Amino acid sequence: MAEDRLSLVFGALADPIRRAILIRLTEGEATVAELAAPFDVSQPAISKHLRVLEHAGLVSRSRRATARLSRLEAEPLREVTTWLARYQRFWDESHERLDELLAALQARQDDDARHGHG
Amino acid sequence: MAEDRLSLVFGALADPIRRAILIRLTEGEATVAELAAPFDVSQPAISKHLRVLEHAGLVSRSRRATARLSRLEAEPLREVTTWLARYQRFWDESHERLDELLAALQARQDDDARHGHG
DNA sequence: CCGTTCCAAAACCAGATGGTTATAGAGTAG
DNA sequence: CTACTCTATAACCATCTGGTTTTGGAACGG
Repeated sequence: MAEDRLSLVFGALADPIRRAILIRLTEGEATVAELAAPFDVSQPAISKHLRVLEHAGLVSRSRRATARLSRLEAEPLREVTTWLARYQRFWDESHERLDELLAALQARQDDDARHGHG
Repeated sequence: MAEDRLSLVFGALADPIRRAILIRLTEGEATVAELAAPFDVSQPAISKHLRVLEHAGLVSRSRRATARLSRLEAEPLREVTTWLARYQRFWDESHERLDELLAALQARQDDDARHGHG
């Protein structure tokens, strides 16, 4: 344990069921039973996933009668996006590299064409 | 196994050492020894981390003499950012909620002040 | 050819993770 | 109170993960 927040958030997002839960929660609060319905896993399994999401700060919880409502908390996702922003120039650069490559290939084809036909 | 790409990428990012390796690679290609230097772990541990990063598509590898060079591949990070973009409106909304809360508190304080002072 | 350098693979281990079933608890309805 | 509903907890299990040490292999330098 003693894990940093970023690791907790990335770890929470590394599971397809947990990501699907987050997507469902963008439509509004939901009970455990509602969140469990789409998946072929037991209720305790969903409860565990919710605990992971809550621990990462991605979900907050409240009660309504006997049910527990989960609510999306998107703030950690903003932090993650901020962390990712530093790499933006690198995928921009890889696009530039790709553009260069395509330009080079095009130039070579043009060159081949000239030598071949002329 | 049989894991989807997004899970692989998030999983790869869920480890502080791997994130630090990615940050180091933004400065340019590096050997395994160079990547291992800042950390108090063995060389095979770093090799394993690199395999995880490579498997997630975040790193590509080449040779130079006996050394293996790792290079940052940021494309998967763009995909992750795209996935995260859908939540942007939710952290925007939570800011709105916070603003509303602060406004409500302010209004109540003003109200209390009026009643309290006359 | 031979040693050295740099790294990967193998074998192993402790602890985390994701799942299960069975049980307990909190709240509501009657 | 009782019974019922919804969910959490407990106990257990298999597998994954991140680490280790040891061994093996590929490519240069002499």
